Amino acid sequence: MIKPLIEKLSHYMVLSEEEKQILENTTRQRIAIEKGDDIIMQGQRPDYVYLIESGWACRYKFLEDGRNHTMAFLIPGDLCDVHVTILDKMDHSIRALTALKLTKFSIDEIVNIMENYPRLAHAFFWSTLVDEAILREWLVNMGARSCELRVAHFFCELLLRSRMAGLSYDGSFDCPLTQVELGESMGISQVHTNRVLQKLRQEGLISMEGRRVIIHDWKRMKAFSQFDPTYLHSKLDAL
Amino acid sequence: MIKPLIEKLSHYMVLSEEEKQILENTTRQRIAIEKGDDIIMQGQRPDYVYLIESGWACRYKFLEDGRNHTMAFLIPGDLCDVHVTILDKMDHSIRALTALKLTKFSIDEIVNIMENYPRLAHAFFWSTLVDEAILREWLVNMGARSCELRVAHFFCELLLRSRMAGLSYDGSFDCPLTQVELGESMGISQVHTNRVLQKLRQEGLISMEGRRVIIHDWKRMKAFSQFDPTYLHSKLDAL
DNA sequence: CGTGGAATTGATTACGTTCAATAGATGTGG
DNA sequence: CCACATCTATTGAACGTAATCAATTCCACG
Repeated sequence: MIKPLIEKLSHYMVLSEEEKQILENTTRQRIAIEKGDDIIMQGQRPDYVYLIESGWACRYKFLEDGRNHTMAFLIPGDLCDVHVTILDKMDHSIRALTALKLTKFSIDEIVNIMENYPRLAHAFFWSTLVDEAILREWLVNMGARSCELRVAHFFCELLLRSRMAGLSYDGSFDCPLTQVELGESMGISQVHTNRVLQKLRQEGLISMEGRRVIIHDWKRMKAFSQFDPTYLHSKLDAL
Repeated sequence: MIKPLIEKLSHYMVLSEEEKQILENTTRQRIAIEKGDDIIMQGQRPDYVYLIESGWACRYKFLEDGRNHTMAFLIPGDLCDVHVTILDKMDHSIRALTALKLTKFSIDEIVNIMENYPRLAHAFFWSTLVDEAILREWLVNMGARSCELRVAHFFCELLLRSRMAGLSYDGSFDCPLTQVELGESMGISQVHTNRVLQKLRQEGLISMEGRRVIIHDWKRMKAFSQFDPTYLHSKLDAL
């Protein structure tokens, strides 16, 4: 089941049936990770390319004072560490935020795809460039926007990313984060995260039902959070 | 003069004389950009791969309310937009912070290097991965560290990057940024940037002579700013 | 010299943190 | 199926960091 990946890549290029088959049929290992476990740790040598099939993970670093900071969330369809052959040491860790189903591609499998299917190689490269663009946008988000806009902006991004991966077809998406986890990525305290969410609900911008975040009025939400989807480099602009 | 690039790449792999010659001899266009001019703008299609030969540039986005936010500084030896063939639209702009000397590589020239010199291709890829690692570290810096640590951390990074590019051999480096520009990258106001710099000077951590930032005690500075150079993926750890 | 950009200082305000406590939800074992 | 434990969400109050507003000084350059 690598449908989310195929869905995602199709926002960059239309994949042929053959190319889809390559992705589906590459011999590969599927593993399950328990909630809270690390997939790979800071300092380790990366060994495989991982694809998230279901569940959420995060890239994070731990700080000297014991706190963590999250730099990225990985959702179904996201790849990590396509550069496996280049860097010898992880500069951050990746942890399962929920129970996770992963596909492990060995280096050989990846190299095989990269060398024999240039279009797929391009599509993979596109996906890493989008990851980088997301990092830049997060930096702007952290540096220049108030907490409320920041969290709202984050929700806009995650709605679009969920839709790109074929995980959502309306104005809502599955968000398994606790308020602590959300705060650790937005650079705000747990208490303030709670208050920001309350504000966004009061403003009528979002509501939350269990793990689901619902965005009521995409246009208003976009305007409110100064969200410009260009950086996701997709044709999709939701709703 | 693409020495800074060669110096930088040599922190990843030892380049052969032949490989150095390839870099030196690739036909290429050299241009000068005036301080304050944009190299490429948000929304434009990237056309060339640029290499900074001298001077500083920055990646930035402008926000709706008129402010800017800087997401990266480019110093001699840094490449921009190696992915020129993949994305069709810049999601940010790049501006010359000082007068700039640039090398422009055409797509053909880059593709030629990438296809015929796999070791150089690897080295280029390494450099983009380091750029990405820097973005992640900046995110942690913004999200989790106080302004003083943040600025100090930034100076640590720039000392190491300057040394990697062969631009510094002691504890100081050339930093042409105004306090406004520094603030725009650190997510702090101009006034506060000034106060933070004063504090760092009072603490005896740094001093500033014209455009030069001097770090007096590397160990102390590293400890103070919680600087862990792993993310630069170099063997170098200064001084 | 004089002019404009850059740095510096002071005073006030506001956003977000921290500490502390409570309430709600979820889960586990007896 | 209840009781206890634990994790998550929520609220209140006091504090602190950094923003903003408003001048003033410094400095490089023509």
